[in-house]
Amino acid sequence: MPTPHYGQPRYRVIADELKHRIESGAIPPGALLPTESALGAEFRASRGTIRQAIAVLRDACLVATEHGRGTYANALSHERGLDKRAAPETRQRQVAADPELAALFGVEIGTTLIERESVTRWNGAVGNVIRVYRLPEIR
Amino acid sequence: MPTPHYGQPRYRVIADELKHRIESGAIPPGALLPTESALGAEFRASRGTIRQAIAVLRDACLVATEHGRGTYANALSHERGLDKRAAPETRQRQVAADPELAALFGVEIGTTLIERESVTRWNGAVGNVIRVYRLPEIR
DNA sequence: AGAAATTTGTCCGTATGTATC
DNA sequence: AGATACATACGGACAAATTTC
Repeated sequence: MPTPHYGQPRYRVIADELKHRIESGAIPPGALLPTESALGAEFRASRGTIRQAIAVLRDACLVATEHGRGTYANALSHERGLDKRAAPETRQRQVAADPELAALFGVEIGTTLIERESVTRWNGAVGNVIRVYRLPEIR
Repeated sequence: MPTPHYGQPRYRVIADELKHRIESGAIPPGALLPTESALGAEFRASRGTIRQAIAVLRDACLVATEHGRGTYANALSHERGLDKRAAPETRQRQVAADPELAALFGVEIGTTLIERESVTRWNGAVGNVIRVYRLPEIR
């Protein structure tokens, strides 16, 4: 098969499907997603494409991946081995929607949103601070 | 050559080098980076690895890529074909550092920072709002 | 207008490195 | 130590957007 991606590319379709499974609870919060190889077999896609799909979910803060372990769904603060050194560079909290965020999300000003803050570094020094806002998971 | 990435992976080393060129002005703001193939030839890396390096820069808001055109350095608001419909999904402005940002960046509270806001969508609906903060370019 | 060239986007298959179990 | 799983890297192929002729 060549590479037909009329309309949506496959990695995006796969990301969408996985997103549904997570939000519907088919993959409960904190659970491990199937391995990349397993997902590749299920969707008949190469591992690279699966990784691309997972990267989309990661950017949207829907999953968190750990080397050698797997990818967790909705790992809001992966309460796994937190006896180890805690996650240093990323925090999460609830905030009230400012007027601009409220307009974007289409909610009332003051509505509680989830803010996830992370820090990128360049050789130690802080490069960017990234704040991702999203609506609280309903479920 | 196999895949040795002792210490830092190659895509990160390449991203670092490109970052230096941009910040030093060797690649001036708004200029096009060399093509992915050209960079691959220069760094003796595959196109995939180059693309990974560029993705790092894109996440740090150091470059912006356009399909069929190329990757622009520091394209703060790529003043190219802006007669077309401007992309309203990403904005940039100056803000005063709140206490938390000030602490992270190691500056005084109230110092002006650059905030770039972008919006991700899932089938039209707003998914996340992302705000990236960084220090103003010195130069 | 249309065709060709250029450049980024997507996808595959494979191989090897590294972290975890 | 071995098995499992994610990370990095290569090379090739084709799709899609843009520019150039």
